[in-house]
Amino acid sequence: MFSKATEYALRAVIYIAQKGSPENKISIEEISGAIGSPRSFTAKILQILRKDNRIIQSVTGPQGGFYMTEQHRKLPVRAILTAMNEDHILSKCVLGLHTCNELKPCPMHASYKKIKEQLIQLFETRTIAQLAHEMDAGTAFIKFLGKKKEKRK
Amino acid sequence: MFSKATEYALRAVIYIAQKGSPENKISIEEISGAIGSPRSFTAKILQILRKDNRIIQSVTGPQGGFYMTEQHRKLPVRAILTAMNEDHILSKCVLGLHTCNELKPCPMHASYKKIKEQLIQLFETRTIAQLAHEMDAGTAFIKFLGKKKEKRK
DNA sequence: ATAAATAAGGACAAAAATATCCTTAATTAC
DNA sequence: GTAATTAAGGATATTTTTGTCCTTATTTAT
Repeated sequence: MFSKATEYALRAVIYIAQKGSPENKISIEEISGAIGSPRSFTAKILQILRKDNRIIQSVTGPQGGFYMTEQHRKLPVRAILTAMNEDHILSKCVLGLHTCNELKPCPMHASYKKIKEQLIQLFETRTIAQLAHEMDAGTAFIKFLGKKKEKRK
Repeated sequence: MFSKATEYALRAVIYIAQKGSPENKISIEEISGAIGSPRSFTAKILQILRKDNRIIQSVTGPQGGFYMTEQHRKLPVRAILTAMNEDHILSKCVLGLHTCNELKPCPMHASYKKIKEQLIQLFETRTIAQLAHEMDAGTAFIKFLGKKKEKRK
């Protein structure tokens, strides 16, 4: 559904929301380790999410890292898609037709429409905080327990 | 949601289902023109769909081209995804976690699950024939009316 | 002030997806 | 059987996505 970059973004933000705060900032190292994403690529993605402090914040230096404010935690998950420039995936035509709309629907339009509406609803109403809380409660998980790269540079 | 290749595949198959028959085979030229896809890339995709006569059939030579049998028209739309090797998109974790399942759900799992079920249901129950019939009935459209490439070789 | 830790950012590399071109094979019309 | 038409298939090119590496800037601790 989404690109790898966006998948990593979603996982990273949820992780930061759960573990990070101004008093406890999280390093790229920890984040990429926890969510199972390539370290340097993740760094790039976090830069995008930090741009204009849209989703996350960061500081350099010792004890530096990434964190979120309460306000940012209240953002809908959709805000992450928007920051990653993949918000359109929720509403685009499933056959990729630019011309598809209510007046000139593609053959899948009517039936797929209901699903799109639910997708948008889901990403719009669920907040980053809610997802983080599920992890706190132990009812949801994001960690890769599996195989790690042997050596990382 | 799907790759461009799969979007083209869906459109091409629906078009062939509507217009093609053993008596009236459709050329790549016509297909790519009608669905607004790059000619040679579309040719590759049609080769994949024709492999083992899974979705479509073809013959070379004058009056040759692509067509479908009634049996193939009865296939669920999902068969196209399977042929294009993108069937997994319907059921994968929205965060891209291989470990995500009922026992170790990701934070989006429970709510996204319902949408996945509907997606699978949609692609499994709707047949290629049904989509073609909507186009016949004039209640659905696939054509690009828009700008075409100036010169095509 | 200096050293250490950390993200920022640029340049580059690798892989995958998308797209084009050319030659070959099959079929049909004549 | 020859020429014309069409898909098959291989090789290559281009673009996008994914990923790595190195240097710089910022902050903190000493």
